[in-house]
Amino acid sequence: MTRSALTIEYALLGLLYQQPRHGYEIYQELLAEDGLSLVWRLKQSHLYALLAKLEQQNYVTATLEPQDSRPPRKILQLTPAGREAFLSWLRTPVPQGRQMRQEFLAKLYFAHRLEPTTSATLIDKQRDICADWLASLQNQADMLATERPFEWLVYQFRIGQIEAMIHWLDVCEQAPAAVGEHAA
Amino acid sequence: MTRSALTIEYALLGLLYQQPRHGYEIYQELLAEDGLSLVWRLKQSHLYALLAKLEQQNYVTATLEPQDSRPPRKILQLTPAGREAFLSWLRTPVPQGRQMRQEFLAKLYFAHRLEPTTSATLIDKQRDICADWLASLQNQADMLATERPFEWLVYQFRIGQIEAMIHWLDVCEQAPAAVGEHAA
DNA sequence: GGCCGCATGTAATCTGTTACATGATTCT
DNA sequence: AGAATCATGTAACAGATTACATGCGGCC
Repeated sequence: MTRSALTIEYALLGLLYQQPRHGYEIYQELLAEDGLSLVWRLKQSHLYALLAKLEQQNYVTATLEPQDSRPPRKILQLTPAGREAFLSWLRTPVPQGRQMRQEFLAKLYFAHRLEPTTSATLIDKQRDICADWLASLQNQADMLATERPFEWLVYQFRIGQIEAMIHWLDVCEQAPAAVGEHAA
Repeated sequence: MTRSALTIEYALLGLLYQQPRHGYEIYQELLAEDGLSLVWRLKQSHLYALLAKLEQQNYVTATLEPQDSRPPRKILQLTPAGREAFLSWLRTPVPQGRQMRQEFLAKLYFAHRLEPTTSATLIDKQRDICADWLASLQNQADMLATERPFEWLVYQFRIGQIEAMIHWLDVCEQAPAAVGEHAA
């Protein structure tokens, strides 16, 4: 469950949220322009493995759609449980800074496309949390300023990263409408 | 070999660079104040597993030091190969931004303690590389400004992170002597 | 008597990741 | 003839992580 994997799964749920799709279609979607390909890259076989797992967990159900002279498409559809899991994931800010790089970006992607009205809420929540991190880090950094120079540097690093995130969140909010525009 | 692990191994080599130690001693060192505990946390059993691996790879050799009424200490010592691997790791800047968070911090930790004269070089090299990332990212962001708003946001995020890193590297250089002070 | 410190590992689990497999159709 | 697209997976590897195991001595 090395964080990255769990999140990819939510992203897959997100792609199924709008409409049922089959695996190959999802694969295309992941490679699409202005899509998630900048955030994650998945091998095809890995994708199918993940989808199978989601089926096992009862987040999706499958129905076969036969085709002539091609393997039948396995149309995947979110279950109520899957829907709920996805929405609750989508509305929850990430609890750790390192999860901004991929996980929050993914949430933002879907928030703009699927729930544009609440995307500002997500950003606000996340900014509050970032502000908490920042305060806590600054606090800890101050406490050990000179006696523990290495740890101080570590905190300075994190502080800088968080500050940049907060600044970036502001940019996100100022350019809100644009981001979702090219979606269905 | 999910990045994080490989790096921990180099950090272990670093702890053996100054002096031979046994596993339990390394474990203590990892928990020490102003040490690497802020960067990584290792379970004891995991540590022993990693040390065994380093032995297999011929980066360390072991000699048993008997004790009365205690398990014998297994004193670990760097081989020439281990020394070289560590030093070359130490002097090489990290090739990806996400490796700054743990890996570069670790390099800096050892650079200040073991090779203080070259730590400024490491910082400079890393800053150059960061500058390259930045230029490349800015370039790519400009190319897709309005047509691909999500990808643009992703780039903006990364740009902000890199800028903060560069700024932090400046701080590192300005507070140079202090960081190594409390080491042996 | 019970807990902590010392000092070591092994053995199993868990899970991410990928190499490989299949096979028909259409385009060049 | 050969490559690419469509469409699916399985089976196995690799390697991170940890639960568990051991056992003595000293302290409260």
